[in-house]
Parts: sequence; structure tokens; C-alpha cells
Amino acid sequence: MSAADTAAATEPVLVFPDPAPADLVQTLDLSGFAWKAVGDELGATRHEPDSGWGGAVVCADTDPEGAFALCRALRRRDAPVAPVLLLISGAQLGELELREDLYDDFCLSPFHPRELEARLRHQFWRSGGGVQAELVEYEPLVLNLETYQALIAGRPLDLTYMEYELLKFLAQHPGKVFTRETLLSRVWGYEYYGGARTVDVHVRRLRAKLGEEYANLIQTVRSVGYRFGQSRWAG
Amino acid sequence: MSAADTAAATEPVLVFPDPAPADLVQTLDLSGFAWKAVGDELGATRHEPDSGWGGAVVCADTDPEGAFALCRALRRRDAPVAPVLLLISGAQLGELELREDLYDDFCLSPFHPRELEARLRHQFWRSGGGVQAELVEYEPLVLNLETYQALIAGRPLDLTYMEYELLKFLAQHPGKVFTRETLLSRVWGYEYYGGARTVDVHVRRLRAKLGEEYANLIQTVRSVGYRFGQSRWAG
DNA sequence: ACAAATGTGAACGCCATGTGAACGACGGCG
DNA sequence: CGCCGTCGTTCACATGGCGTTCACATTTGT
Repeated sequence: MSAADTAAATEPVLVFPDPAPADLVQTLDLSGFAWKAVGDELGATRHEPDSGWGGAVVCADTDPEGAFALCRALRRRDAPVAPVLLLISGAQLGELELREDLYDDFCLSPFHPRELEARLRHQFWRSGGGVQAELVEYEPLVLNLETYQALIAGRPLDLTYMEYELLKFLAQHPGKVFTRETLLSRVWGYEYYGGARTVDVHVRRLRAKLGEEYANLIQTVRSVGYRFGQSRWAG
Repeated sequence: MSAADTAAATEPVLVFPDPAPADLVQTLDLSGFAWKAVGDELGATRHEPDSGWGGAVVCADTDPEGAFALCRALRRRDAPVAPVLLLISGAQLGELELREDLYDDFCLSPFHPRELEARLRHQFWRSGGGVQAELVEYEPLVLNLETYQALIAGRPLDLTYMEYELLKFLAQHPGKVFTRETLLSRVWGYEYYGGARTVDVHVRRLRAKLGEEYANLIQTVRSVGYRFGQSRWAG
């Protein structure tokens, strides 16, 4: 665990895992980024600078599950970590599917040092210049990912944590059908072990809070799972 | 200049230069993206679809100056082209500096096809969720495998699970004849033990839902089984 | 014309889902 | 320290959709 002395305008970058891979360390140091390695979510909060993390570089080729779990945790914080850059091997490209929300950019490993540097620079440029209110919008539904608030047809929804996460995931992939097992692994977490009926109950409560008029935003596809919204082509 | 035949939910993607590199063409086609190659800004406006470009993939390793000029032009338009993906060689990484505003993401060339596909998917997801869906198409019939929805001549079909699975399997092998036993093992499952007449009933209900006009999409081959669509050697 | 194969209508019965309620973990508060 | 409210999870029960089956009608091939 160490930090580059080169003065950087940004806050230190979170690096996973701990200890960080040698080539990653070298590139970060040469590029003048301050960084700190952490091993898990606990370390991420424990070693967080007072002014928050400046970003994150998560290396997923040694411990994929831990890496994705950390990404999920970083995004769920009160102050989400700004740019999350994923470092994966070519064989893991398939794992990115349905995890679009977990990262801002990725880089294949082994990487060209200057490529990683260019990606970091670009991501920091984007997050510094463009202040984009992170919203998920689908017709009458609006989710504000920063404030954890939800609006249905302008009316505020009072959602619990899990309800919000489930609705967020579904609304981010409108029209697509998910099995209960998929929802459990993507929303609850990879290592979740529990009954699939839990999903049903959360769907029921979401429908109730959406109100009679919008309850059908979440449709059940019998013997498959659930789907949010209409398909893009249905008319 | 050409376009992928796979129907995509998104608008066609602008590709530079014209003609487009062979490996890029192959990846775009395999990934199911519709695209059009243009040689300059003039071509970009001239060949623009009515609903605008769905994005852009700009290859900069042959004509860097023309590529960056096009990027700048695309961003200056009244309706800026949504995700701009830059394709550059490793030696050109330095050129990216001070051009952060010209692109949304980049990919090193020569590229891993699946990396380019993943980047395109991620960028399209960020810009509004328009991703190309897995489709099974046969003339008037379209099956969306992600949403579990079916269209016949533009009209939505309300199918049950087994009906959908059976139709999907048949439509995936148009023209081929399957015995009831084969269908039972491939659609219902290997260990299935039940009457073969079950297939008949499902075929009947499918025909009914397809409507009088399209009922003959599923043809019965006497004393053999069923076939979807026209036979390959029939006139 | 006869038998085999397939279409047709209806009924049965299981299982996936909806529904209500309770349990237990966790955190705040007096 | 103990009470209480919240929230995620789980269980038991109800129900209705849907897959399956059967009996009978119709068609097809020889």
C-alpha cells in the first residue's frame, strides 16, 4: 500500500485487490495518480479519504466475484465512487453482460500502459466536466440514482432499499425478462443463497406502491420470471 | 457500403471510412448492428437515416486527420451523434490527448471482436438503453428471445410458455421436419415421458393464435411430424 | 372402403404465482 | 438494557392458468 507523490488534482484512486498487481501499480505511479489498495468493501470505507475516493480501478482477473461485489458496493454507497474502471481478461468479456451499471469503462488485461492511462484520463475528464444527473427514466417512472428517490407520474414513491434496487435493475433493462435466479444474483448479489420466492414478495410490494394504475409496469411471464415495461416493439 | 440484415432496435451506426475495414464490418454484422459507411461529413449528412444516426464508429488508423475532423463535425451538429467510438492503433494513443471531447470511448486496433462488441453494447446502454435484441426472424414472424414476445405480421401474439418454446424451436430450424418424439425430447426435455399427441394440441393452439392467414406456417407432414415454413426444395 | 393418422373439443389436475401473515435481524431511542 | 418500528425473508394457503390427456370427428393414403 502506497501513494504517488506526483501532485494530482484528484483525490486518491481506490485500487482492488490488495496488494495491487505490479503492472497496475507501475502504470498508476508513472501516470501520477495517487492510489490506495483495498481488499474488500470494508477496506473501501475504512481507508476512504476525508474528501472521498477520486475513482476506482478494480482488477477482476484474480477474484472476479470479489471484484464485482466491490463494484456493486461502490455504486450503492451514499456517495457513489465516481469513475469505476474494470480490469478484466479477454476470457471474462462475457461476464460484462447485465453488469453494465457496475462500471464506467473497462480495459483488457494484460494492458498497454498508455491505454490504461488514456482511459483513466478520459474517464476523469468526463466525470469532472460533465455533471450528468444520473437518472433512469422509463415513461411514467423516474429514478434518481444519486438521491435514491423515485417518481411515478410525478408522485414520489417511498421505497425501501431492496425495493429500489430491484426496480432500478428492472428499469435499466426495460422489456427484458429475468428469471428469479438471475434477479437474485444480479440484484441481491452473486453469493446469495435464499428462496426464489423472495423476489415475488418484493415484486408484489413494488406493484402495490406503484399503485393500481402502474402495477402492470412489472409483468410476470409465467414459468420464466418478470419483465419491466412493454417491449420496445410492441404496439 | 452495406447493412446488416439482422433487425436491430437501434438506428444504423455511422462507420468511417468508406469502404469500412473488413474486420470492423465482420464484427458489426456478427453483433447484429445495422451500419452505413461514409467517407466524410458530407456523406454523414447525405446518408443520414430519417431518425438520425444511432451512433458512430470512427476508424482513425488509416486517415487520422479525416477521422478527427469527422468526429468534430458529428459533435457540432444540431443533433449530435450519440455514442462516438474511436478505433485507433496503439501508436496513436498520444493523439487522444486534448481531444477528450471528440469521443465517448475508444478501442485499440487490431481489436478483439468481443471487446469491440462489449464497448458498443456498453455505450449504447449508457446512452439510453437501446441494445440490439436476440431475435428469431422468419418472414412475417418475429420472436424476441429476451422479452419472450412474439409478433406475427406486426401483431403481438399472446403465447404461453410451452407454445412459445415450441414455436421458437421450430422457427429456429425453418423448413426442417421434426417427429413428435424429437420435438418432445428437444423442446420438452430429454427425460420427458408422455403421449406424443401433446404436440398436436400445442400445434393446434399455435395455429389458432397465428390466425387463419398464417396457420399454414406450421405444416403437418403426414406420418412424419411437423415443419415450420416452406420446405427448402419446394417452389 | 378400410385403417391409420391427424384435427377438434372438452375435461382433469398439477403447479406456478398471488396473497396474507409471521418470524427474526437490525438499529434507534428512552 | 429493553422496547419498538422497519425491513428482508420465509411459510402456509388459495387459485387459476395451462399443460396434459382422452374421446370422438375428420382427413389421407392405399
